[in-house]
Amino acid sequence: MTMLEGVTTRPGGRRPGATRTRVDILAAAQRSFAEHGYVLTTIRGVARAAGVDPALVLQFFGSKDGLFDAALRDDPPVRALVTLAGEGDPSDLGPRLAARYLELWEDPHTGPRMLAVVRAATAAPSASAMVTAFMTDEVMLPLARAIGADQAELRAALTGAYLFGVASARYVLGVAPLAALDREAAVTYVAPVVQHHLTGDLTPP
Amino acid sequence: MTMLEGVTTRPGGRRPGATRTRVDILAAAQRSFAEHGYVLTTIRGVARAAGVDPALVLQFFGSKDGLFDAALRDDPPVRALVTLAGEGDPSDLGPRLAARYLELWEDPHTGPRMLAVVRAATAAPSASAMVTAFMTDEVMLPLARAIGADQAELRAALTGAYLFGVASARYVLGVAPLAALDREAAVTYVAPVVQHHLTGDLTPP
DNA sequence: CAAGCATAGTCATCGATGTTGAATTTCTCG
DNA sequence: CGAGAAATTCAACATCGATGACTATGCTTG
Repeated sequence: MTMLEGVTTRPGGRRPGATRTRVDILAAAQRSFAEHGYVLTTIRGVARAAGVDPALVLQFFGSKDGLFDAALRDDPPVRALVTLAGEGDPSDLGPRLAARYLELWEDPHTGPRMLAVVRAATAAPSASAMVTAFMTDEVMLPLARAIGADQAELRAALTGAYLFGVASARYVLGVAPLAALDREAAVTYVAPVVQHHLTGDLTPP
Repeated sequence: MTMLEGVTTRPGGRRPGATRTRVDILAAAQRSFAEHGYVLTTIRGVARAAGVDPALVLQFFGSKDGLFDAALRDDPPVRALVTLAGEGDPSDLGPRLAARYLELWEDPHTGPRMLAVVRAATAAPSASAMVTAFMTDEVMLPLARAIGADQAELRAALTGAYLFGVASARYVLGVAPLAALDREAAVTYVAPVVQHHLTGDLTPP
């Protein structure tokens, strides 16, 4: 309205043209959560990295937990574990699952995201839900069902809990005897227990 | 100095008489950590419960993490798991350890403290150290050594990781198929795997 | 093509948190 | 008794997540 204002950009208001800000925020959030974890990731930091006002992040995602959820919920490589059931005999699903699972943890793309989810599992409700979903509906249960296991829910949860424990010790806590193993050796130790949970007698004499 | 001030207590300064404030703070911290977890426990809240200024808490314990460490580091019932090794045959240590471990989690005194430690394991360095110590030097390794197991470090870490996974799923995340089991049934499923890790062939054909 | 609503965006602000530094009082020990 | 150590409070800082008001653009419908 007035002619006094020079070229100084007017603050508020939508930017003209197409907008990919939401995607930028998500990308920045993924990086930050993967690199610094949930607690050390700050909405302000994500906003800064995306070149955006912090309030916009919350406008889009509702809360810090919502941002985490949007950034890390769907992890295709992890979900793809389910396909292992159809690629071989149930009798050696243990070794194949153990190997692929540990590979995912050590993959430079997927590993940091799994780390972020597990580390946040006790701080962010959405992360807790993701881990639970992994042990049940999303990965382990379909896997157990695909090989026609009895007590599929129980076998799925037990297998998931075991894998979670191993990964926590080896990759999150860095417990020396497990962290020092090379992956091949780790698979050797982990595979039989996975196999037992999936197809073995759950209550031997 | 002046006579104007009435009965109003002078703020700063040490209180006369014996002092048990430190113990009060520790007790309040234990309660709060056990009931609300690490993140939701606030130094100000602990100070309020102990009737003390927040700064005093930090004067005593250095940081929130230091407070957590002082409040929850030594848990005699958990450490007492080690004695199981001497109370029976190594060939049924699996069932005994599994049973006692799950009992501890469901004990109204010890359970909430273990919950606090595990929930904080990814947020508080001291909690992470406690869990690691459980899997190694403090509990599982002495146990493995006491029964003369080969590869004691590895067996200890694997057993600890497994127990950690089961407890996380059943008590922290509340994964339905595991959380719904009564304790007896849970022991039935968990015990064989514990036994395998402690005395079984770690790399069967 | 104009009106109107949804979307994108900023700003100022709130209450809470962990932590620090200075100040004050009491205890303890030579 | 006097000095240093210990206990205690207060005030303040820098951040953090979250909210509400406000503004500017885009999209849809008449």
